[in-house]
Amino acid sequence: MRHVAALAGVGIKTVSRVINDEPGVSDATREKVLSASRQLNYQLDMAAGSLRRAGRRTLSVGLLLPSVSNPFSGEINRAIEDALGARGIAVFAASLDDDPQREQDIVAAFLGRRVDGLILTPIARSQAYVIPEHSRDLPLVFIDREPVGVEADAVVTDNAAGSARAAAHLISRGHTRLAYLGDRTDIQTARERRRGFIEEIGRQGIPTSMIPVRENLHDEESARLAVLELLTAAEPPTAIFSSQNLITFGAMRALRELGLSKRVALIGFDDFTLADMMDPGVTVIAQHPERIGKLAAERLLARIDGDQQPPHTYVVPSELIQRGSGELRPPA
Amino acid sequence: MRHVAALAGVGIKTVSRVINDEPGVSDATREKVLSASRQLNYQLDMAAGSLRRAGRRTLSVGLLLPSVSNPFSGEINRAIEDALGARGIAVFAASLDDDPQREQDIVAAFLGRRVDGLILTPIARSQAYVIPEHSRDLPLVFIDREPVGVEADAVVTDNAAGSARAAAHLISRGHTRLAYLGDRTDIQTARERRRGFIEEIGRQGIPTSMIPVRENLHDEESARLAVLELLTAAEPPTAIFSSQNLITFGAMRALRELGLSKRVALIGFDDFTLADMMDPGVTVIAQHPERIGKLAAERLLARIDGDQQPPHTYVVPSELIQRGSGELRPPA
DNA sequence: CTACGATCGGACATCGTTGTCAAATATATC
DNA sequence: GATATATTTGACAACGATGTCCGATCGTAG
Repeated sequence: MRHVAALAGVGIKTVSRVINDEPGVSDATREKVLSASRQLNYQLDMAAGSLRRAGRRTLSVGLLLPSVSNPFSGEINRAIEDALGARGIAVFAASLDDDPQREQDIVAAFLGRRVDGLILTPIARSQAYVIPEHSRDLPLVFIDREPVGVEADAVVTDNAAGSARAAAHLISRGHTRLAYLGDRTDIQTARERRRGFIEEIGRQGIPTSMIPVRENLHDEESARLAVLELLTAAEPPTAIFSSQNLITFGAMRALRELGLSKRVALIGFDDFTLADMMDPGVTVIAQHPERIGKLAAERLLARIDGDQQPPHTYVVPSELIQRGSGELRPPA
Repeated sequence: MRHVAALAGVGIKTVSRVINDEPGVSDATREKVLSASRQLNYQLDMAAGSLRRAGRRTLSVGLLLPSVSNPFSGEINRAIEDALGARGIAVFAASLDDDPQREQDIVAAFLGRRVDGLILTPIARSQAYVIPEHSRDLPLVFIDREPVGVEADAVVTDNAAGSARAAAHLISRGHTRLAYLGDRTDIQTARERRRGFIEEIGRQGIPTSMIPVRENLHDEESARLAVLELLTAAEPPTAIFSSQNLITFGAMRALRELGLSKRVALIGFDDFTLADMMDPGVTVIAQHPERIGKLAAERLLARIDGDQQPPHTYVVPSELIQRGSGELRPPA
């Protein structure tokens, strides 16, 4: 900047004024400065600026996702980028990979870079470690799951209600022998999905003690094995609800191996590409990652802009998409 | 930092020494400082540090992808994050969305944040705009496509060779009436894929002038319509090569509509989830995004560490994965 | 007890920018 | 032409850290 000032023959503060579009600069001077700046290929150093600027805004935020390679996370990432990019805010994205320690490490790395806010998918048992920062007014929004140990905004899917809708849908097609396939029980959303599913079955007057619940499935293979076992036992279920994508895939494989794809009903939580190209198409409870991301970004911006409302959890409704597998009826 | 120094009763430089693990501090002093730092919940400000530090490293890099929500980009993103995260480097990820103007804008935003390097998927007609920075020693690695107008490292898939392999594979199964479905011709990789495919057909002694080439397909629907048209015309092709994921999906839909999924061979460029669950499974030329990302990150780190070799383009080989659709033979 | 090297600690300038404030210049008013 | 006022402009300190360099302290040998 001093070089630009020297070349233009003005003071550095004047350069600063031109670059930042502050008023009080004559057109002639402005032109001189801009020309010098172009000539030197000058680039403002935002970091140095935010050091001095009121509020110390760095125009960057940290985003912590299960994994940037996960399509669901990718959609969220994209929606957040779009909403924040419009304000000139850049996003540090990081993956936590089911590792609670990484969660804290990455948050520390973000804080060291003086981000203006954080959007986090919590996984550690407690997020109390951010209390000091949050009470120093660091904007904070959680997505997918609510935080534990700290009060902050959160944007989540209606996990229990969505799963209840799946149960009701299957029951309305005449099923009474339902099975539940769940993710690791230390994940809050997994517990919510089970609760919603089971409670709805109870509400509909079906004894829930008979419902097979297979949990702690975290990949395709374990889900496939669980379904093979369920379906080859006595009194096999006529309908299956799988609470997560990989589990749905495992279930689909097992059904295909047994030649039961068109006889055993299946509803998966989470939509996926080509679900409609399967045979039959796979009925799902679809989440809306783009809405979750957009809402989270909007809440974060509001907080950055000084919104002082008490923290609130925003629920984004899921949606039942019928494609065939969830509409199969039980054998007569 | 001054607060920590005050609380610990030492000078601020001593605090800096402790935080940065520099030698020349007694254990007693170190302990005092650490304790004060914990008490105040102190966090080093990296931006301020890099202002003064030799080399001005900010420990952050910019990553520009077609879209963070695209699974292929997601894999690359993840591999890069892993490789750079190990060195404490954070990643700004942004999507360019087929918009050449965005490419420049986002690069400018990255530069303003004084990133230590850039990994870019080029899309604009020329990347000459980064020449000033690059010649000032800004490390730069391109992925997926080679840059135009600037000499820098690049990491790409063997697009032509992979497509040639697809052609050879189909011909070895007895096909002579092949069709090519391509993306927008202003995309370098799309042109490469066409070239590889067509040239291999010529090498195998089949007249290439008869090969229907349908290009500038950029979404599922346009690809579906193109395939419907191809297959209902006189002398329809017996094998189709689609040069990109969405186009492959469109082709699959068209084949299914016409009931030809098991009669017309199909090979797609790019692997995708559940390809093996289709009926028949979809044979693909798979790219290796995780290898591309890892290699790009390694090259960037080498450049950051001062590697001065002349720029080089690294080619990551693709792989033919047989799943059935590409092994169908032409009707006798 | 002094001299000396090794160790430890702090004062100060500096990085690139912006906020403050006052000086310089231009313009308007009488 | 003199004064008042508005507009431009720049000098300087400060943001939070680190590099440089010098001074203080300590232990030990002579």
